[in-house]
Amino acid sequence: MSLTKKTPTIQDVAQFAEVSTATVSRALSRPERVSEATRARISEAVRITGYTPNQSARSLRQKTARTILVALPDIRNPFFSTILDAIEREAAARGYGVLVTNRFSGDDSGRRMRDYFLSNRVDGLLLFDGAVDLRHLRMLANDQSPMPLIVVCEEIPHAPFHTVKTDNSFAAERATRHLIDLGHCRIGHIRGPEGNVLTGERAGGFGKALAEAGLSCHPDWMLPGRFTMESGWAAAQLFMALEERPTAIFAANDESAIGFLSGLRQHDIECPRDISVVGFDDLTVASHIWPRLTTMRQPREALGRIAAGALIDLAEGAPRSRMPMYMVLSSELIVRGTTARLPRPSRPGGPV
Amino acid sequence: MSLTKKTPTIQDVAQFAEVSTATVSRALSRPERVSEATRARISEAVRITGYTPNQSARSLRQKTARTILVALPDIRNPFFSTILDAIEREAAARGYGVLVTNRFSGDDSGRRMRDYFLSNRVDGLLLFDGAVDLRHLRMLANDQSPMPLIVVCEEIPHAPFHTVKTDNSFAAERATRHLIDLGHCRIGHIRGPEGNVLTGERAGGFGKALAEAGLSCHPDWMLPGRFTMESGWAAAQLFMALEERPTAIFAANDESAIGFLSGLRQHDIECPRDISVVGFDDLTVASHIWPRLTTMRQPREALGRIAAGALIDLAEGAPRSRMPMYMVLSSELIVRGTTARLPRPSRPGGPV
DNA sequence: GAAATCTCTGCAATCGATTTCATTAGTTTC
DNA sequence: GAAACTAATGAAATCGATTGCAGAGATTTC
Repeated sequence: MSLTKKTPTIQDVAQFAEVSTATVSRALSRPERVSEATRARISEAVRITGYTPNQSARSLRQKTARTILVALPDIRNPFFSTILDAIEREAAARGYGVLVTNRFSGDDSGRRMRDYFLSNRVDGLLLFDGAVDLRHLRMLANDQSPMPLIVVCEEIPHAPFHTVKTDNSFAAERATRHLIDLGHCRIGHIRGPEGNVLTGERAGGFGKALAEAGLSCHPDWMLPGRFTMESGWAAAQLFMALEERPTAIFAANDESAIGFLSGLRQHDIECPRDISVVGFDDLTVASHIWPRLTTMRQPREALGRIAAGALIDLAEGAPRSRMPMYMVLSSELIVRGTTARLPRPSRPGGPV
Repeated sequence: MSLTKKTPTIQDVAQFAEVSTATVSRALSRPERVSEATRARISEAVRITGYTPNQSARSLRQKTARTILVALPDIRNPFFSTILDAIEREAAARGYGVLVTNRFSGDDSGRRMRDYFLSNRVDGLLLFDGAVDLRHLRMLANDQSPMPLIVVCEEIPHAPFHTVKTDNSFAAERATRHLIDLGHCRIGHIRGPEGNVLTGERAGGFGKALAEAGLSCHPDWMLPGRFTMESGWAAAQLFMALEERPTAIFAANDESAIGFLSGLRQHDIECPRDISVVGFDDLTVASHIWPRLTTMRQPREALGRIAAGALIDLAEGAPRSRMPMYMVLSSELIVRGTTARLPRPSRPGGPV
């Protein structure tokens, strides 16, 4: 036992088991190619020495990092946490590590991601950030070997990337129809940030549902938002200032819905008595505020699991078709306490 | 231009600039040791070839991964997201990547963390999970070179690790005193999960504040919790079943406070009219529910930034003292809408 | 003006694994 | 029983950077 106990290498194992390093390597990666006796000796040697393969050396030789990169626009958004959990779980199960990056203040995030690839630190990228500058990333892909990249919960126009997302437009339509079915005909919308693809999709579905019901939306009822609780609160202030107010609101996500509801309660507007609200996402907190938030649930666990699994398949050279994969998961309406049938004082015979 | 455009290596740069690889390496890491003319030629060559150093090769040679590992007990908890953001920011600024792992279903998380070290994938560990099996980790540290590990927002008894945390006990005391100052004398507590260090610290501070005010806490008023909204909701049901109810509650964290409040509203208990509630953490959502939650704010951004900075210092071999670092940040009482002066019908001359 | 010092650069070893190729021994085939 | 396989193993090259050492010039010192 020496004083300076170094971390054991494959050399140490080989020496201990009285075989060559080649045999040790094989015993560990393809055990069936090594005789049973040798394999047993090597297992023992590994146990005794406490050997763990050096990932840097392996990466260098094999040109794979066994790591994926997750690029988020804003880690702080709780929407991502469940997805991240699922990604980490799936990746770990397949022996991969998960590196995370947040959108950088400057617009050099594209360069950073490219460098992660070029420096052989990651094998694939899950991109949740539609606003990233793609020029740097494009150069990584060529027709021979497309870069393992999956865009998740986002869409990048005119760029042929693999995509895993939900049916935003359809889900928004469904959410809006729920309000219509409850008898509402003055329905407003809290939008997401301008320029965001999801904002467009959800506002589009909202508009479509209204149109199909023969309703229209007063321009003043399209309230600006930024997917944050803060912006939902601000929307409530705008709402209060309206001359004629809608009786229902479809918020582009749960956070703006929650902020909106708080903003209204401050002014003694009661939900669902005075207004119905539908959110989008089904954050954990959505079912733990009161009234509990009616919302479109996105299958976040599945999104993360499927995206991570597909990315690793890609990175490990799964047979790739010429077309980029485009996977759409469906959302589910969760009716809770923030939506109610519109009382119609003018007509008799309302709901019991 | 060949068909198979490989990623450029230091060899390519050296060839292009007509120098040796040694000179290229030096030009990039210690520019002052290379003549200006050569440096310029090399910069140009790097630009033209689009060279990025291969991190695997560098890691192998330098035995350094330029990556830190963040081990969380539950990524989904929004408490961590802001901290994670700060960590990522600090790490990125210093050229480090951030790997995240969640607690594993089995109890092999200790082994996984050890393997991350042993396989040379990470240079340091930020440990947020007090429940990890430390046997595997201990063997990494020896007196010559203590493992770069910082326990954050947690404490591991009888283990001499560097620690960055907040003044939980004192903060709990402060929160409780706030309730006492408002005239409450029947005060209950929603506890964290049993066996958790933070649970003990916060319950301890709570008890201390009561004792100092000459108050005592009915055992039935110590409601069990698990730091989740779900458990806060459950606590509300227990609360409703009490024969004699407290007029104020100090919840061990915001999530249980939020769940508790929702649970009460379901039963038409109004806050702060009927009960005052103080939380702990100041999650983003705490100020966006209504009434806005009074809470002890933990400096999460600072926690993350400081812990990450200190860890990287450690990993880069900062002069280490014999004693483990023990850094305690202070929390701040944020008074919002869920706490109010207790009306005292019996005594005249209350607050205006 | 010789010795000492400094600046710049290249050669070659090194990090620790994987993998190609060659070799030996044992087994099957006809 | 010779030819043709098959299985098990080792020697050595390889991945792409960093770095100790040495040497060539240039500059300073006395």
